[in-house]
Amino acid sequence: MNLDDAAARLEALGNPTRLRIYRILVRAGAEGLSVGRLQAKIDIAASTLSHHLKSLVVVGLVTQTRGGTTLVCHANYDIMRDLLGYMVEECCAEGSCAPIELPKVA
Amino acid sequence: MNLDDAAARLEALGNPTRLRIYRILVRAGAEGLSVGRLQAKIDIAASTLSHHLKSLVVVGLVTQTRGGTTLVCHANYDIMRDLLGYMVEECCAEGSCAPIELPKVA
DNA sequence: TTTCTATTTCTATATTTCCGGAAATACCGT
DNA sequence: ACGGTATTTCCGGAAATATAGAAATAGAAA
Repeated sequence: MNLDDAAARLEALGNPTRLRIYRILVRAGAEGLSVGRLQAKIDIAASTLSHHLKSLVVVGLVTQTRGGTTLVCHANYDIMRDLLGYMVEECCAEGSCAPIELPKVA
Repeated sequence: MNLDDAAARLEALGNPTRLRIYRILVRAGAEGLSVGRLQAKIDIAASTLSHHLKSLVVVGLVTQTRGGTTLVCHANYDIMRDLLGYMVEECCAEGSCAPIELPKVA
């Protein structure tokens, strides 16, 4: 991941509403969550939610799959892992920033 | 760290210029880098750099210490570690997002 | 105090973001 | 095709951000 992509992804997560959305999607697990259910959880206008979701989709942090009439959103773990990897490698002094008790990738 | 603080810090890093600044400061190590030397490295107007630095200082990612007439900037590893910790704990599914080969805190 | 350098604040402008109502579109069941 | 639900696009206003020149401030040194 290059610096500009990393910055774009950090910017996408750097809004409380969007960070909340992403966090909810992570907790929703592999089956994801429809836009409608998401909206019910966070109580913002549908159009606003759509805008935020688009921001997350554009940078690859969220993917959407259509299931009939509903769009299901999923957190993209690969992108998040790469983003965290970038930050650790490029923006940390040797070991000084490693999160404590970090689970290893199996 | 709560969600709003995390979002504010991600937003601060979510700008290519600021991410570059932070990256340079990390690489500068413990002795840090003066605003002047920083400016020489990235070639933007002094006032613009000052604004970006302020954004990073406000959220705690950068600290400044005065050494005579020059202000020396330091990356704050503690805040970065906490931020990465937040992301791993709150925004990752168990293990799915752990960066590969992450160094442990001694 | 005067002067020099370093950095910030002031001021201004252009651009972008955030928000949500209204309208449009997409898809499904009948 | 029609009706209903889900979601997005369009639009615009308010607020925030990015950028930088000019002026102001802080500190050191003479």
